[in-house]
Amino acid sequence: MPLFALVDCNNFYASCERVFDPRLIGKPVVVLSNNDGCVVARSNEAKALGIAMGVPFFKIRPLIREHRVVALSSNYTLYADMSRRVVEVLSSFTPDLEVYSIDESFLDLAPLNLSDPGRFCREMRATVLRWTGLPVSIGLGSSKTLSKIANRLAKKKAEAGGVMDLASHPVRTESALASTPVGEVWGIGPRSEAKLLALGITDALRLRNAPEGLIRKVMGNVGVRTVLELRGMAIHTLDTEPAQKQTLCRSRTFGRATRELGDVRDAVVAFASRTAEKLREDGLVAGALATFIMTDRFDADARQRSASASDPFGIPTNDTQEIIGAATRTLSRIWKDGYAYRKAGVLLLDLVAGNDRLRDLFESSRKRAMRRMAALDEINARFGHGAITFGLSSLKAPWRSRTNRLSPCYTTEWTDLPVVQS
DNA sequence: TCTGGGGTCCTAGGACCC
DNA sequence: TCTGGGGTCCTAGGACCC
Repeated sequence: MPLFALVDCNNFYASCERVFDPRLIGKPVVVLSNNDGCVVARSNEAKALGIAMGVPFFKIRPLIREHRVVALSSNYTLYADMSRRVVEVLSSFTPDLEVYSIDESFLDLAPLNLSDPGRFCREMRATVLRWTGLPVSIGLGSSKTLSKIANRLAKKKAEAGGVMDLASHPVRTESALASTPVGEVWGIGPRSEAKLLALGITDALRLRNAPEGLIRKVMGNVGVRTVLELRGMAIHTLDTEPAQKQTLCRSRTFGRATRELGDVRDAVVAFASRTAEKLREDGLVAGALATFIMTDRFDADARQRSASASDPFGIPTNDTQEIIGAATRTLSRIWKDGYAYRKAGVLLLDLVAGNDRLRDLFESSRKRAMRRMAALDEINARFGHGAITFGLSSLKAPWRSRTNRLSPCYTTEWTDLPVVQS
């Protein structure tokens, strides 16, 4: 029987910022999404002010000023590197580890045969804090869903000291489930929550005890799996090998809307080019590409339109030129004048490992293209991202995101390295 | 003035086949 | 008055996750 530990970094993005700028410690901090649009992370002090997850930044500006909340643009380069460090520390404790998201990992501790899993977790927690500067919380349970609930309580209850063990503690588990609102259960989103509330199933304990047939009727098999997990059955297993990606997407909401095909084409070319780079980085080739454009769904006065089209590649590819070609081709098929477009994106589909792809008559010209792409990637790696690009991407283009509050890339750029003053 | 981005899995329904 | 049943594959959309 597996023993899941869910290790989750507390307020991850805000904590990363604090590691390199200790002046932020003790202060309310929020981290913002693309375009500095909404709040995607909050320090405890910011949560205490009632700032909700996902709230549009402009709506809380008065609050920000009044309480001197520090607002930062998100610095994904920094967060990704810090995430890698946390995983490295955790891997030194056990190889049975699944990286679930940028700030969460599931571990299976059962193979370690620990006499005191709680103590082991407290030690892991202290080590991550010492070696990375990041505070984490750890929940223990016999299923992933239960370890999620344990983790939530580890964060909420100060006396837990960052670790909550629900495995083989039936009484503690009952009261934990009773105090967990049903909408907080992993896998229960807003839609299912509404249906369950209508049935009087308000908390995780009631969900656990609900008849399977009823749950199947309102939520299908997905819901039944959640119920079984709450009962302690490990339906979801540990997935140590990250599954191969099936799609790869680059999209952005523009800094402001545009009616010009030229603007949107520039953006789509840039997205296509970035998807191609990412594809090569991951050692993949794509079998098809889709491009989508849409107007501003929040602008009630604007005429709305959203369109997409896809094209297969004859032979799966990761060649930037080919991918840009397909993206501009599909864009011209879906383009219609007279709309103010606010968002666009490029999706690569049917991904397969690069060396699995079919060979064809044009293999040698393909090899030249591959060498060209390898050179391109190397130059960009050496001289900075964007040193060589396809097409002209003006820095002032309207589709560029606004990120006015970006912190330095402390750990990945020599020029941003923190300096210790003596 | 201002509302994110990148994914996965599941299901229902249509097209098609014998 | 009457119009099968069962299977597969594909796609779009729903729901959810962080």
